[in-house]
Amino acid sequence: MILINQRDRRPIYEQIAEKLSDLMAQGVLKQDAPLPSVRALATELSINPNTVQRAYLELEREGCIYSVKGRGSFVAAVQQIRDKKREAVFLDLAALVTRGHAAGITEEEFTGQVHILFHTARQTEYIEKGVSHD
Amino acid sequence: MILINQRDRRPIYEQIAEKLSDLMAQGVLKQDAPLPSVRALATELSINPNTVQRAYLELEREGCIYSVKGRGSFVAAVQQIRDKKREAVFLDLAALVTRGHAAGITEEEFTGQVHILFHTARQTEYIEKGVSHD
Amino acid sequence: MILINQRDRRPIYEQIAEKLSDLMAQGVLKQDAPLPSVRALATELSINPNTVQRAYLELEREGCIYSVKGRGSFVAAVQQIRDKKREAVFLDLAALVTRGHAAGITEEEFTGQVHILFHTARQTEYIEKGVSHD
Amino acid sequence: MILINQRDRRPIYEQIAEKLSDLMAQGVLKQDAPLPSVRALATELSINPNTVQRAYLELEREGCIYSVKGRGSFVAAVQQIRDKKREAVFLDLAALVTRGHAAGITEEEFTGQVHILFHTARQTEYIEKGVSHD
DNA sequence: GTGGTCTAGACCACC
DNA sequence: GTGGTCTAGACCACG
Repeated sequence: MILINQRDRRPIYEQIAEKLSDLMAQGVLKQDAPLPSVRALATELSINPNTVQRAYLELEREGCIYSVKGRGSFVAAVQQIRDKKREAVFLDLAALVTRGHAAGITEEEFTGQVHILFHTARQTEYIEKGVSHD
Repeated sequence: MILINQRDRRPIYEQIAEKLSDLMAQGVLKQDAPLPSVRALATELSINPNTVQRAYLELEREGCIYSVKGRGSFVAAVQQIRDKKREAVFLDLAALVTRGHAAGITEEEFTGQVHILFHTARQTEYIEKGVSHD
Repeated sequence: MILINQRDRRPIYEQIAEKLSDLMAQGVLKQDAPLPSVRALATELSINPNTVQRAYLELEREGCIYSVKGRGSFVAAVQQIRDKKREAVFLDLAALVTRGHAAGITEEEFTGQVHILFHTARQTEYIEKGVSHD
Repeated sequence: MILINQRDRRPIYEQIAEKLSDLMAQGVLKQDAPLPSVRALATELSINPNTVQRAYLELEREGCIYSVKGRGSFVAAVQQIRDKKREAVFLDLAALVTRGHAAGITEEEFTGQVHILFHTARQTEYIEKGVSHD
């Protein structure tokens, strides 16, 4: 379900947190569904439980999950997570447009590339859904 | 000319390197123009010369500048810098579209936002140019 | 494992980086094998950790190793390192032949010397392997 | 006659010294021929006279030229210069073969490349001689 | 424990 | 004056 990329410059806990919140935003993890226990996920990924713990802490801080002592962690309101992600994307987009504009990229070039990329994203999604039918 | 944001997660030397390469890509720093000396920029920004040195090292490695012992550092081929920046922007855009698509953002929403942001960028540029006429 | 030559004109960090990448190209350090920690190597060589750090930075930039915060540094794709080194050798060879030709060295003299040197290199390698059998 | 490459990492005085000794080894500057005066060469190359002075000092130290107070500098025994250059080339070749051997280059590959490069060098020389007939 | 960043201050080669 | 290297020692984030 989750793949850790040791070569990725981002810390492992961040990779886990992002991947999990992605799954929530995409609806794979439904609202109020239980997340795997810290120890279970740590074992599965062969990493230190502290690292998983920190990922969960991060997610809780962001309001993506809520933890109940002795019972575990659960997915918070999915729509809220989605909104957060959307907001983050638009924030990063603003920075990217600024950089692109400074580098002389025109709006037409930019939107053209966006069109291609969205097309690719839809294709990929289609293929993955097809595979998931197995 | 350069502002360091201590709250920025990125290291100072990276902020400096990016800001300088931006100025080159925008043509503010012309080809073969001398950059401020390591010590001068360090004094101006109230930081350690080693940090500026590292920023220059980074830029030299990327081929944005060339440094000559005893003479100073100079802007390399501007067009090449521009191309590098464009490429980097499109690379980051690909990741961003993937994230946006996963978060349920449609192509229309995305390009709509791009349009607004480009408009803002052009406005900002216009104002800055106006100011520089003083 | 690594010997620093203080009389060498090249900086220490460069000597370390080259020696390490040599070990990788020769297969002594296998892919994904951990390198000695920055502090450990610094202590072993009786130099400042910053200098080792810079050597590792150099290697990472060249794509020879990848470093993970809190875990250590590891050998990247060995074949790629080998290819880089081959390419660099052939590049330097081109400059050397130009110089030799200008100095009146004939192709026969040149290849004759190359033959002797390769013979020596093979001998040295043989001896080293013999020693490592102890 | 001499072109300074500001982007070259080597100091300017070294570039000048090498270029001049090249011209001597190739016989363009004959034995006991006068070199341009320090001031003249400095003016011609638009550089600091100190730099030219240092280049001449270097050449004198290597025994490539001899200076007579009040009269100028003159080319020393050409054959000796040639020998020095040959020696230097063979020394560098030894290091290069070691590096190449470590990178897995075979003697056949190496000499094959040498053959190609010598062929190219002869071609280039031929063309230049043709041009110099003007 | 690890690597990454930064400061402070020194020395060198070059121009 | 310039850039380049090195040391010493500190702090941070990560596992």
